[in-house]
Amino acid sequence: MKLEDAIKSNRFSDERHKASVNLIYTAYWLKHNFSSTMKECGLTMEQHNVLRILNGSHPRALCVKEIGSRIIEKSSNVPRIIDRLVAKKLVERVQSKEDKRETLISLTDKGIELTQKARMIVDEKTKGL
Amino acid sequence: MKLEDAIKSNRFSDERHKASVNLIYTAYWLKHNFSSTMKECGLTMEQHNVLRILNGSHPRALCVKEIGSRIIEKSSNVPRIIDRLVAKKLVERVQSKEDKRETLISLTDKGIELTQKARMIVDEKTKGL
DNA sequence: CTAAATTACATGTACATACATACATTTGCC
DNA sequence: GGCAAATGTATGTATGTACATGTAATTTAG
Repeated sequence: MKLEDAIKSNRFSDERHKASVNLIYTAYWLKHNFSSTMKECGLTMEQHNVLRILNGSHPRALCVKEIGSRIIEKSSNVPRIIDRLVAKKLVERVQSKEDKRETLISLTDKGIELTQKARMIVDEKTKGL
Repeated sequence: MKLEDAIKSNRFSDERHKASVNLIYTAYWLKHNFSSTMKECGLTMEQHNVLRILNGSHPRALCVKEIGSRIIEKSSNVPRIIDRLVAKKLVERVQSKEDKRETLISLTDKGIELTQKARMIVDEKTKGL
């Protein structure tokens, strides 16, 4: 009984492990593909995510917390991703007047333009799929 | 026709996008869970992967290339992960005699011990699943 | 048999993840 | 009103990803 249980347990464990590895590998493949597409715009996947989120709420600016809550990978360091978008002049930071702790982030014209370009490239790439 | 095609295409695109997001999120969840388990051993998921690979071939040492070929995320920087394992005295580097370009990596006693401990913790954690 | 190409690995840089901590502002409670 | 707790963001450190480049050893081509 113990042995059978152990074997069963091991088998189950191996099957689950295999499934997990498969899933992680597929996600890796998807992200890798998408990242290389985004590179044509000089963006990383995470930078593009933030731009998309901002574009979705445009013209309303979002605070860092709101952006963070809409991101898939919750442990991303949103201020730092925004740092890089600011450096590229794709977004702007403005301190909120209602709550001075908040920083409101909004797309610049350049940011809007690039987001549209990115969307077009994605559409183009995925046409055949 | 054009409009229908466009809508269809958009729909499909949205469905696929949704599926991708789901998959990436699930992989993120799996990795996050596993990583936090590994933290009990003071290991990251990737460090644990390398230890597991070495443990699988023990006592035969593996060169960096072999380890890299068995890792899921192919763009991992294997030498650097090994750096950290060497710093923790879990593995050892020895230059190969047959091919002096190769570095052979093998588990230390401490590395073997920790790998077993990690395996026990994983078994314990996944008992209920 | 030597020069060039290839290989195995290490290292450098930019960016992201993961988490801890610091700092200012706001809020809730007395 | 005043002070402690909570909140929103920024920053610091360690690690990993992605990719380019450097370097030594080996293989191959001429």
